[in-house]
Amino acid sequence: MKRLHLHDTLSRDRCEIFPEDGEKFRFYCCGPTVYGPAHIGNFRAFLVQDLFRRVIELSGIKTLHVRNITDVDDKTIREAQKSELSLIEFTAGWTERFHQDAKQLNMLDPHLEPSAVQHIPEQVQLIERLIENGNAYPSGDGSVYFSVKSYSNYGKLTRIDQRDLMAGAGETANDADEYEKDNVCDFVLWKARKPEDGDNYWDSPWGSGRPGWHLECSAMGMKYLGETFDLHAGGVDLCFPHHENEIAQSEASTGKQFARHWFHNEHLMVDGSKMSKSLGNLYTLTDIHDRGFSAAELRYSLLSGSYRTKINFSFDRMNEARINLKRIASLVQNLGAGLPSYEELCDCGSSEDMNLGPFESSWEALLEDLNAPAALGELFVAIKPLEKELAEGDVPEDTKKAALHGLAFLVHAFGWVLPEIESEQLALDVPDHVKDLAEKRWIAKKEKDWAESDRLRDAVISEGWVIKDSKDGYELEPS
RNA sequence: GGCGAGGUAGCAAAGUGGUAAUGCGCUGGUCUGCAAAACCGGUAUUCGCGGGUUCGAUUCCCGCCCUCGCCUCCA
Repeated sequence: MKRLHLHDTLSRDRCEIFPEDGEKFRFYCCGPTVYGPAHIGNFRAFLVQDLFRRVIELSGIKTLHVRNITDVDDKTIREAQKSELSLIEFTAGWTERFHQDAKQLNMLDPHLEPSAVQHIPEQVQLIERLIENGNAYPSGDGSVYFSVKSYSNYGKLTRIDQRDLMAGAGETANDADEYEKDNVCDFVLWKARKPEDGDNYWDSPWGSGRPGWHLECSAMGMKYLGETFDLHAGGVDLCFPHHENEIAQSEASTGKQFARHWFHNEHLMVDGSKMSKSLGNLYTLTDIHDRGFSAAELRYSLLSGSYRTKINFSFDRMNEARINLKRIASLVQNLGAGLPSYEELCDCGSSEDMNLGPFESSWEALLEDLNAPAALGELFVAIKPLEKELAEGDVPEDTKKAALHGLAFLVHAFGWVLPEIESEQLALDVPDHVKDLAEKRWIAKKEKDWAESDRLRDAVISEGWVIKDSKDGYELEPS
């Protein structure tokens, strides 16, 4: 059984992916900050992680997937207070929305979804440990900082030298609320309570306050996955400082390696630049629906580029996704029987004789650093002769079944939700006046009244329907 | 300034030291009264620019130009 190889941000090398404990592949993904609807760039990250998990599981490896909910930070507190809801109520609402979106996008649920506010004690303990080890210090105002100079490996993920860091930080490091730091690149572990935090504070040995942002992932990752686990994922922007700081906190406290591998996805661009509220190029799933596209089409589109390359979101790209999904769906339909389920495939993925037939090379492309464009290329190469045979008729059932089995691995790896290719059922939804026009047109055609026939066909088209003729009848489809 | 990604057909996008996958689009054909659908075929003598190494480079090396990201919250 071939295994997935993945580019590891830490080693900058392609690594074989397998569970260190031989049983479950344990990985942590930085989850959403729940202060509003996630945008499609956020979803690119979660979809790439979903693809990653599916490929591992389809190759027969069990996983333990943890993805956190960030429900306490500057933004959640600020927005909760604006909304006049408690922080808990406010973040619960957006967490729910996130779950709905994730479901529409056919994302597998993580096995555990811990939230920061539910893990204050764990975070406090971690700080205590860091202070004991001499890696953290309380400041005069009741905050606690991590001392970067106390940890000699600082910067190993992004290869940032402390000197460069300080030089680069020179212009921006004098924020009024950061004056308590010993060193400009030290970062906060515990933030002392401020008036603007309202009721959102917790007790600690250093006084009231709340945990710093980087801390939650360290505390929860180690709690649920162990002090060392297999992989940690997130968007490229998180490499620095978030992941760098996580590594520092975690490894300084345990003396052990934190995550064995780091997996980062590139950003989604819109109109050639990063999505942001200020540029007004930010789309949510609702916006996508409003433009007439489905979550399934978005999923196809966002996963059609390689995860380490920036991709530019466009509605042309969405159209392409729609067309390709239809093509795959109609192939599946023409192959007769339904697709085997994801669970069935995960079971057979562990067996040595996992055979994908013509789809083998497509699958292998995925195993090489999740090379989605190559996998799609190979997929269409495999599909074409099948389409031809099916168009010509007479394909043996065995061939169909084998093709369906192989294709299913790709469909489930990408998590595609295929559109229904309906004929009879759909006909029921055709408005009566359209049916009427189509029927009259069919009669005119039979009588070889081409002018009238064409006129009626145009009328049907202008109603938003397409007529597909066959030898002894016709079908209507929405255009 | 530091670190990093990338420049391949109209668009999107793989890839390799030996002469360019694939998808969309466009285009020709089969079918059709004509279309649509479906299927068949065509669509980069060339891979940002200039040098170098080599029998041979898009792929390796050097220089240059351009785009984008991170270095502050960020998927």
